[in-house]
Amino acid sequence: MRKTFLFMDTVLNKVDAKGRVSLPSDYRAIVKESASEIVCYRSLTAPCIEGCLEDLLDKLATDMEDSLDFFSQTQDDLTNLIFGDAKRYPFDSTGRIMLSEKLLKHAGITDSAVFVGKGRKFQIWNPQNWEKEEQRIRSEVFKNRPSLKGGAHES
Amino acid sequence: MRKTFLFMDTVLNKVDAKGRVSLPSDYRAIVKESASEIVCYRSLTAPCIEGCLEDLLDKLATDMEDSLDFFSQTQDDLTNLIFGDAKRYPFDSTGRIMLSEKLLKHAGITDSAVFVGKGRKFQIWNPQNWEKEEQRIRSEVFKNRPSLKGGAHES
DNA sequence: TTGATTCCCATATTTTCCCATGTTATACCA
DNA sequence: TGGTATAACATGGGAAAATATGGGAATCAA
Repeated sequence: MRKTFLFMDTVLNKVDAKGRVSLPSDYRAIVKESASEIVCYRSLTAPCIEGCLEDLLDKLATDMEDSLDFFSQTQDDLTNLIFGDAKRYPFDSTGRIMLSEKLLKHAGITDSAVFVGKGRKFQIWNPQNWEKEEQRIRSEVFKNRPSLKGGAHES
Repeated sequence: MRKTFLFMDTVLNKVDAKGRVSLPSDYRAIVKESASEIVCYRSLTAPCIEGCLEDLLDKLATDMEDSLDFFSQTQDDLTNLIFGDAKRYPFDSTGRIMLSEKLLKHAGITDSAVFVGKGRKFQIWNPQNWEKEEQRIRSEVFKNRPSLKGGAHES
């Protein structure tokens, strides 16, 4: 088993007429360690698609069992939203996945898509929207510099 | 297993037409202990490239998962910024990495680059820029002597 | 049958790998 | 100590492999 499973980098790929996109090869290399498919769902907080290994959702399920009441309304809502929306997307021999209409619409993706690494997961954006979002984040982060231990991001 | 993993020294290397640079052999020796690739990203605070072992970012990912909520906006922003920018750079049999256009542009590097050790990380600078930066740092540190416990660094 | 999905092949481009060469550093020997 | 042999390293260029992407045939479902 691999030590690290970090989705990284930002990659722009085309979406063809059939709705197919190449999963960046770095991502594929990670996924292949344990599966031949990724799980995608509409982001709850942004106009983009979110993707991860099934393991992560499994961890989320466990965390929720531990932290929330079994009959909690919040847990009900969240699990409905995420697990109701999530779906496995296998990739073919050339490494492409076929995103559903629902996902593409939510992210406003038509003929090209940007994959953005997020560590244990990644996001898929409409290129223009991602450009704006990145600027927003950069200005946000510089305004209220959040402090983090480890500091790998700081110079 | 090796006792120390510190990136040290300052090394000037050429960047060829393909964007390839030799990783200083001392650095390679450190990396080879656990991997055959380094992770690089644009420094958030200076016009240079930063590099480290993937372990460091993995630790950061774990720290964030532990300290911040799964649905936290801050966590979202930070992971996008950090992991969206970072990327693995494997080195070939002769010890070279191929820096992306994005990184070279951010650091203003064209035909040569300076590797500067930073302990667990290192930086890659445009030679002229580094010269200025080093002077700035030296005068800065001399002006307001920072205090550090331990004192092993003082003479 | 229509539309969609999967599988397969073709191809351009990018990236990786490998070999060759000059240069520097280190080891060795007289 | 000086000089030479040897090894390690940096660097250049070309060949080989991997990747992204387009299109078509086969398969499946409504």
